[in-house]
Amino acid sequence: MSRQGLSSVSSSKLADFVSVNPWQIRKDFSYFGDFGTRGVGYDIENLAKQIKKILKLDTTRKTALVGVGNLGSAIMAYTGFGTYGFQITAAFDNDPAKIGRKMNDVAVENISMLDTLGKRQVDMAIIAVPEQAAQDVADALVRAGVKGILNFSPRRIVVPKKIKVITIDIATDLARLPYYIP
Amino acid sequence: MSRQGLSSVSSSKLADFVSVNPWQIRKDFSYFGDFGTRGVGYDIENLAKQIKKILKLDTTRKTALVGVGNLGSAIMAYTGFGTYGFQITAAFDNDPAKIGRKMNDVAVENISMLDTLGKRQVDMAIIAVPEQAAQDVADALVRAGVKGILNFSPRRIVVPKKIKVITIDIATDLARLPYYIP
DNA sequence: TAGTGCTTGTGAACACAATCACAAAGTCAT
DNA sequence: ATGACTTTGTGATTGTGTTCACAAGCACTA
Repeated sequence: MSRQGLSSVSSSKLADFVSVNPWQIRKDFSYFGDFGTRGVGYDIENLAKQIKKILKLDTTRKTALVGVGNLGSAIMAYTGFGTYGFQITAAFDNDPAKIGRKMNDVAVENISMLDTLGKRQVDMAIIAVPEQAAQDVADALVRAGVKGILNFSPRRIVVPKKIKVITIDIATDLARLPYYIP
Repeated sequence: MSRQGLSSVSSSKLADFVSVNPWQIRKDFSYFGDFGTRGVGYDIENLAKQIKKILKLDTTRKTALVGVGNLGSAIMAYTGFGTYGFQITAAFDNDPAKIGRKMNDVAVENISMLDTLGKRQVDMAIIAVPEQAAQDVADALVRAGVKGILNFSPRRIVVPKKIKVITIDIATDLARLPYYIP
């Protein structure tokens, strides 16, 4: 909306957009403060800023990618991270053929260099390695001081409670579809 | 658990496994029937069967993959679909260089062949094409009679209400992490 | 067969979230 | 300045899901 040059938006417009009721939008916002102006609506620029602040998306964060296979390459090529202030500043693989290659201005490093992430202020990582390697990579990431992991392998990875892991398993997501199909 | 040779499991074991309370497990199951045996637990084989039935995962379903780039190739190579009875029986791309190539015993077809999916009893599809093409592909899939779509592009795709779409946007998922990081 | 130890299934109680209805506060035209 | 019109913010209400506590039921032993 901001890009479209709009400056303010009502709760009912937002509600339509995400398919909920207007009062749900207002109630939810009100738990965090008074973002809107009566009679006018919500200032789009400010609303986005406030929400980013609440979700802690108001600072840029350096992210590492582990595994530069098909999936990793797709992630590397993905352009949507900037919106949330993410920068992929490091990429790792264990395949000598890939190490040294540059993707999107990031040189692929040997996976043994994972330890250096802590010093490089990288606190998030994306795991895109084969299932068997996922746990080892996760362990290394934790040792390196990474605080959040996005795990694309279908393996349940075990980490200390302090570390947040979000797992995306394509099959599990796909498995949600049949329920809605007659 | 079944593969490990176990035959029955208690609600508290299941609860630990998914990090909830035992009574939550029992209550939830009880809404769908009496699956367990008092003093014993739940028969693993039967429980799995019942849950698959509830979630309509008890029949094999043919699925099409559209877009055989990096992401599509990663999906094609993924082995976890069998668990839920999914079979990727068709793959499409618009790149002549890829058409005809075989991946996992599936020949990549020209994207213009999407219309034929209806006759081939394919009722689910995975969209792994660049953002700009996502809506067009979705439209074609709907015309072909596909009932459920797993959308990997960050574009909100618009389809008739009857069609179920699940969108996986890597950036959105990654954006959930910072909230948990101090 | 009676007793002991588990584990399920569920009504009742409780906590939480969604919905409603409306006062408060702004805009705009006259 | 006033009145008509919008739109937010929120107490009150309603609805829904979670938690509890315990009776019911099964396995196993003696």
